[in-house]
Amino acid sequence: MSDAEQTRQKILAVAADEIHQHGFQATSLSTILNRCGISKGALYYHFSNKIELGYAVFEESFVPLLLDTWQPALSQDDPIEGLCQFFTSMCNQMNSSEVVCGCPLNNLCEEMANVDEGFRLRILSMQEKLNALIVTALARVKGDLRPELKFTQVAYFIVATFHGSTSLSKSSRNKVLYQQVISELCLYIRSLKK
Amino acid sequence: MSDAEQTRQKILAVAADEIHQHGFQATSLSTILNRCGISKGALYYHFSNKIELGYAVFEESFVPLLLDTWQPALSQDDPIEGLCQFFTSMCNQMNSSEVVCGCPLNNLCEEMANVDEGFRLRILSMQEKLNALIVTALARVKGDLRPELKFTQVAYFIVATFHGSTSLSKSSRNKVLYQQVISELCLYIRSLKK
DNA sequence: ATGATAACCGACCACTCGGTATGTTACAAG
DNA sequence: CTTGTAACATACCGAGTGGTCGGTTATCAT
Repeated sequence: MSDAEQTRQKILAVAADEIHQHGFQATSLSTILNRCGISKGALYYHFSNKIELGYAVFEESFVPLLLDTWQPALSQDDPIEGLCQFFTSMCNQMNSSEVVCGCPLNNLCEEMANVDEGFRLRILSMQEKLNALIVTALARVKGDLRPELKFTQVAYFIVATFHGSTSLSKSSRNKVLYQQVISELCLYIRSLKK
Repeated sequence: MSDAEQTRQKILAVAADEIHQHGFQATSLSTILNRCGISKGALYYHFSNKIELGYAVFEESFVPLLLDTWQPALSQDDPIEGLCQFFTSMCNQMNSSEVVCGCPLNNLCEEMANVDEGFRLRILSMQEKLNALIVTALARVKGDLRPELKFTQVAYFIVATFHGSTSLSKSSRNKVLYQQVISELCLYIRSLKK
């Protein structure tokens, strides 16, 4: 990897972390510059402005991260159990600082969907992609599931509840509430089976 | 109502609207001043700083609004049907601009819970209050419900899913996704009955 | 050796923000 | 008639923001 590409990647990594922690609008370019140890010229050489940097972070950091996170759970032989274990283990692994940060996709959706059209479309696309992943996984074990289920609806329901649970834990600063919602979510997911 | 109190109420109303639309941090005092047709001196006569204004908006506008919104649904003879009708009718009533604004409680939680302790505690208190309302309603018809249910857990689950659904619709800019999640949520809620 | 270019530096700009300090006006009490 | 105070208005401040621009350095093809 060239020096320039290394710089670009470092900017992306630091920016992703800052955006995840403080949101896009509250993220200051000067903070990114300080953490990277570079100058403003360097940043504006690689990205034309703040929002283009934001788009790059979303596409090159958040999207792959989200896919890599959900994919394994959904690829298991039994995606129903895969999802339950995924949610439960995520809950167990989390420390308190991660609890408070939430899911980057949900965070950006709450903050930027009404503010910037470019963000909105990227977020929507990612939500649809995630939904399609879940629907595919459910369809794969269709025979084991209750026949009246609407997969798309169920998939959005699961994601909505998951994101809602992360929101809840932000105010309590611990994972107790998160744990309860996830526990109930697993009951619901398992009830999808015949 | 005195002139001074009228001024205060107008500031609160406009601030509540701005915060609901753009979030607390992105809300500019000068915008509030312009919309109210008052000067900065007037605002700082009634509120000591921006965050105290935010607290006042939360306590005097959002909390009563939320309670007035949820209370009727939960006070019905059958709170299960009350909740389902509440969610469904809210979905039908919403126009596209309301879809995009979401629930003030959830918005502030996502934005401010990690940022300011005063907001965090007020939000947490409201969430617990709302949860208690739902738990009480469920306990009232305990005999009709499945015996193994954990009411607190179920209540947090319902609120989490509701808030997650509002987040989803922010990116799609219509209520299709919201409708689907609510539809599935009603299926879940009705399944709580024996 | 030289010119070009990629990669970066850092001073500077216009602007907005929340907040403050001083000034003004209307009214009410003494 | 004076004085005091509630209820504002207005000018101003410092800090921080995203963004620009002229300059610098290292590398590399010719």
